[in-house]
Order: sequence, then C-alpha cells, then structure tokens
Amino acid sequence: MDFCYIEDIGKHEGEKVTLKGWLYNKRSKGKIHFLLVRDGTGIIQCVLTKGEVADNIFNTSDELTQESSLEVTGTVRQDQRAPGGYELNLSDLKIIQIAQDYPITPKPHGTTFLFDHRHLYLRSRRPHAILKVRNELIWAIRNYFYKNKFVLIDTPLLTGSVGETTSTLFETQYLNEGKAYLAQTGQLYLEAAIAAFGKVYCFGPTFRAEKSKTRRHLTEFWMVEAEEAFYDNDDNMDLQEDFLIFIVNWILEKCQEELKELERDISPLEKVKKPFYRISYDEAVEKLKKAGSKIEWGTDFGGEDETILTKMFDRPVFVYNYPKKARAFYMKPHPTRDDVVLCADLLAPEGYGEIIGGSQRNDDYDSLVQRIKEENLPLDAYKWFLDLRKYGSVPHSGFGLGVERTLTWICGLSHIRESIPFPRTIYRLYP
RNA sequence: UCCCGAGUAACUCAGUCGGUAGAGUAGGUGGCUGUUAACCACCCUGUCGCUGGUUCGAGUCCAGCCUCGGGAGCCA
Repeated sequence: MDFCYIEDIGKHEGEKVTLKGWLYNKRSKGKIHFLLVRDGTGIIQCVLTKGEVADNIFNTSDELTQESSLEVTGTVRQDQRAPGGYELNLSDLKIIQIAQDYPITPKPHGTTFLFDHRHLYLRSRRPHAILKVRNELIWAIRNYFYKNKFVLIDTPLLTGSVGETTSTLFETQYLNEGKAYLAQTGQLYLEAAIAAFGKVYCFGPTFRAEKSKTRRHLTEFWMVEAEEAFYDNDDNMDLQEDFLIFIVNWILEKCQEELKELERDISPLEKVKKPFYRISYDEAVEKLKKAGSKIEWGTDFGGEDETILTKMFDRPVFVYNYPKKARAFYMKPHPTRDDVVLCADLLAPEGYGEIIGGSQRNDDYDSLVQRIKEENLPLDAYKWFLDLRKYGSVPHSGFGLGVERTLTWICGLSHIRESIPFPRTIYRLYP
C-alpha cells in the first residue's frame, strides 16, 4: 500500500506520507492555502505555503473545488491550530478529478434536499458519524449472538404465507406460483429452526407496506430476531435485557467520537444497566390514565402514550402481557387469564418507545389452530408451522429488535430516516 | 386515509397595504503568510409549484390541483 489513512496519522508524526481522498473544504489566506481533506476515516488539514512548495503545486490547489478527489503527500506535524490536532505540510498534490458544482455546501440545507442527495450526503459529517455507529451496532448484535452460541438462520425474504396478520405487505407475482409477499418477519421460520439448533437468530431487511407517515417508520428496515427453545416469557426478557446492555456498552466503548460529533448526551445510555423496569400492560394503562391519556384497556399504545410512559423511567422498561386482541395469533395465552397473552415490548427511554417486541409462543397444537381460525387465516398456509407443534413441541420464546429504531435512540436522532444509508419511506424510493 | 404547514435564484430564506424581484451562501474575478462555516471588494444567478379567476396591475387576494414536510391512524 502506497498511502495511509487519516485515522492512523498519529503513528506517522514527522514522516512523509501520502493520503488519498476528497476535498472537504478549503480556505485561503493568499499565500497560504488550507485544504481540509477527508478519506472516509477522518479529516485532516493540509497546508500549502507559497515559497515552501513548488509554484506549480501551489497553483494547482487554486483549481480544487469542494469534493474533488485528490492525492496529497506531505509531512505529518502536530499543530494545535489544526482541527484534529495534526496537519500535513504538503510537498505534492495531484488532482484525480475536479468536482463541478457539488450541491451540498457547508451551509444549512433542508431535509428534502439532503435526502434527494443522499448518495452525496453520506459524505457529510453527521450521516457519516451515524452510519459508523450503525456499523458498530450491527457488529455488536452479531457478536452478542455468536458469543452466546445462537446459530444464524437466514430466513426467506419472499414468502407465501404471511407472518403476522395486522400489517400490510408488499406483494409481487412469483413466477407461476401465485402471489409472494416481502417478509415482515422471519420468526415463523426461526420457530422451525429451534428444534434443530436450540437458540437461533436471523438478521435481515423486513418490509411493511403501511402508509405510515411518522418519524418512527420506514417501509424497509432491518430487524434482528432471536428465538430460544425452552425459554419462557421471563427468560426471554432476561435475555433481551442482557442483549441490550451488551450492545449499548459496546457503542459507548467504540463510538465516543461519533456520539460527540452528534452531540449526543450519553448519560441516559450510561444508565442502561440491570434491572430494567418491568410493568404489566394493566399497570401501564393505569399510569397513562393518571397522566391524562385517553387510552382504553384493550388497545395498543399510541406514539404519544409511549412517549409519556418512557419519560416516567430513566432506564428501558418492559411492558408485558398485552391484551390478546391487540397481539398476533402465535402468542401464548396467559395460563390463568383469557384476555391477555404472554408477551413483552421493550420501550427505550427519553420518549423513544418500542425497540423490541417479544413473546412466548403458543406451543399447543389445538389452541393454535383455534387462534388461526379466530383470525380467519388460511389453515393450509400454516400447515408446516402447525407441524412444529406435533413433533416434539416445547415451550419457546423470541423477540425482534428494530435496528433503525435502536440506532435512532442510541444516537439521539429526531427522525428514523437518518439511521439507514438509503431510507425507504412512504414517499421516497430515490436515490 | 384524515388534520395542520410549506412551495420565490443551485441552496437557506426575506418580500410590509396588491404597484412590476432581494439578502446570505454556492459559483466567477481580484486582494490577503495561520485560516477554523475564514475574511474584504466587485460580478453573475428567477417558469415566484401548476391551472384558472378577481383586478388597470397578483409572489401577494380567491378557487382547484400537484409536490413535499410534520402529526394522527397503522406498525417495529
């Protein structure tokens, strides 16, 4: 390799190095030019002084425009005046390509403009920082499951039978086999895999065709789902707690710089420790009513309800045992109550709300058949799913964590669209 | 689908009572030997979202439509 990266520049103090990258910004003081060069790993200020560098090289820098690609060679020097602490005294400068009229200037832009130029906006500091945190978040998730001996099971994205019953699906013609749907969950397939592997997880994109128009919704988002044989609903919550603490600690350890760039107050993240609060749906409704919410027992929380609720707690809170009629057919009925199921949602603090939905699954053949019928679902589509209850059925539980919602909370973002490289929302399919 | 709000220069916006379009940024030219979103001077930039209406005259008032943003619902 004949060049080095800006993040390693501290190892080369006093040495002559070559960097390859893009011009982030430039300033000139006439006979001194300052070039801010970025290479994906950082930003460094390069200095060209007339008289100390060949005239043709000094003049070359006049041609540079924002985001032109270039190669620079110079001596690394520590300097407190430089952003980043180090700067490069240039001895050589080669233009790779001159960028013409780069649309994103160092001045404020509106979100529509920025997301119309998302392919370029990725280069800016804020999205760059967020997506670096995303990278670590995903690594932490995979790392946690690997360390805890969960087996990765990739579940299909094209499915015939539907997963849950409530949400709207993207539909496509599947050759000669009729309609296929883009997956909204891999859970049912994971339930098949636990009897083979015990503890499993899947991680992939999921799709919802709902015309949701809020700061918490994407039509395409990434979800990690885990499924565990012989775990009951409480074991499931213990696991989620441990899992979330692991990934938050990982981010706190690895992403100090990025969180600082995002001006994220990390004190709420530092409070993510055992035990999380656990309240029943019944208690949550009581608390909300006392706080003035119009919620009625039996309905799901609205966005506002979630915000009120999470602001009552300084750590994540589980709300467990929701009304049966507000939850999916596959959840296990409560052993002594007919109106609730064994499940739990995990709500992130600071008003962010639901990031995990989980439940113990219905492992009883007859009762599951009954629930499928009650929901008017086609029994034959679920034949394989029902088979799992015929051949060595066991108590089991699982959960799904929304990656973008989690990242939105960890980074303290105000809109989920910033948490994914190329967001797909109700009105956005470009770029 | 419903309720708000916004569409004016490449970008961010201002535009008073209806009187014929203006700032900053970007771009261009010149100046400046330590700039930090550099600064200073000058120059350039318009289908005022679209269609129609009222008027001597519409960016401005009225109607309809389009697009986008925020929220609700739905959902992770």
